[in-house]
Amino acid sequence: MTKIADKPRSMPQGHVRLPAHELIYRQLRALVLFGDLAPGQPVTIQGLTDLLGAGMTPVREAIRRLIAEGALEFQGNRRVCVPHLSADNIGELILVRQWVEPHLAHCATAHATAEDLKQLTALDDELDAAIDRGDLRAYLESNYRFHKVVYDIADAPILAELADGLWLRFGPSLRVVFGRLGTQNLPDNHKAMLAAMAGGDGDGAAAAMRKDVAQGMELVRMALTGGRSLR
Amino acid sequence: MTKIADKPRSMPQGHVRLPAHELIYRQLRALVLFGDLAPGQPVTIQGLTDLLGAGMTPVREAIRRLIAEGALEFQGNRRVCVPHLSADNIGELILVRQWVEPHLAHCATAHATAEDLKQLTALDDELDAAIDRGDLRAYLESNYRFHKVVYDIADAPILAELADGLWLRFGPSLRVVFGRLGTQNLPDNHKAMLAAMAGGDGDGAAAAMRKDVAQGMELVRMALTGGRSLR
DNA sequence: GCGTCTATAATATGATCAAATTATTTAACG
DNA sequence: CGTTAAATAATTTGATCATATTATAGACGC
Repeated sequence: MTKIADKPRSMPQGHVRLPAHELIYRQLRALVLFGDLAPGQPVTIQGLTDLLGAGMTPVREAIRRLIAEGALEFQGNRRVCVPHLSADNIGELILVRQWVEPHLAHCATAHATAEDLKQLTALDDELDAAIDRGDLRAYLESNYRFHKVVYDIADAPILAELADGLWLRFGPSLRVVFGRLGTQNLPDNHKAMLAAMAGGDGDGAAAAMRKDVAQGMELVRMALTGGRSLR
Repeated sequence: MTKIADKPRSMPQGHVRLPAHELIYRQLRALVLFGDLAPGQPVTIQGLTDLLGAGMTPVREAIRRLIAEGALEFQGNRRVCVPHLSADNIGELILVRQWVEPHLAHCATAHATAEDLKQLTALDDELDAAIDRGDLRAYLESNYRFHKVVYDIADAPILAELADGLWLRFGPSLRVVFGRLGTQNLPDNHKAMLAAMAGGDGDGAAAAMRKDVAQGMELVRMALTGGRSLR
């Protein structure tokens, strides 16, 4: 296992000093979100202290946080791992996302400024570029960031946190499933959504969002039920 | 500040030894959920180590977990407190609860055994008794446990965790708001719900649940918008 | 196979360091 | 001379680490 970072003895004066547990949390979160840790993979404290060059305390806190968010699973004994998704789990996630994401898209449409739309368009361009390059990792990141910005615009912090948290649950599977499909067949209803938002059509944006979510999640569901078991 | 527990030097042999951070988490969670910590009240690590007779590490982990669940708020600097609810927050909570709780009630109706209904009836009796006694704390606990059991029966772990997590956000305000009303005017649509569940009427149970949630949350909303500020 | 032993990893403590708030002093101004 | 404001000191509290303890998994012998 390779080291990602050395322990910084003296901080090289980044503008704001973020506490170590926060940094570790963000790194570990990204590892889960973009599928660098596969479902079922065990997560150990000491493994992460070596990998990220951090002390035990910050690593412990980051792991606890991610367990609370459902990104990691505490296995009764004292082992922690990235959870597998069951078919039932996927069904629940589809249900929640199909309710909450259109709602947020609707709110976002009401609040979006020209500046916001520009930012979303730029992110969607990045996403297209990633698809053309066949760069799965970049696709996953751009796609996530697009949705994240929509949440922020919607100005509904509790719903946004809820929607954001769900990504941690299906992120690991997304990587596995989409990896088998190639980047050409991935869902992208963002342009229809942007058009609706630009026209102030909240219902249209919500419908586009629902379609986007439904397509993506359905691919995961099919892979987990139809295909051979991932376990 | 009075001590709740002494540090147990040797465990008095409870059957299963739960780790300290888990015990601390549950105690602190209950303190938030039932309003023993008021909105705005600061939560310090060292205060809790004294109050609960625990070391710093377990307390830190418990606090992190509760922050991740939205029960506590990290205030930029490094202070932690019980969050205040804004009118917008309440609006979001009403929206989510009115969607998810009826859904869970519907699922629960499909899965409920005679045993389950017996347990729910017993909990509802406790709730009635608490109302008669004018015992607010017991009402809050019985009410929560009733809903919690419905979640468990529904057999939808992700939705259940979601619904359960929301309680932490409005729990502190519930205590404040209901404390002003007296126990006679509190919502209780559990009997209609139980009747529907017993008859296998999922839609009826969902409707009763929606009504129960709407009544309770509306009281909180009115108190927070209409009444003088709680701050 | 079953029980015991050992190695490994998690849990928990207290000490140490750093940051932030509060209290106190000092200085400036009306 | 009193009041206010700035600067500084003191205290509280959070962050991190090194280390000791404890529990679990896997290996070994029976």
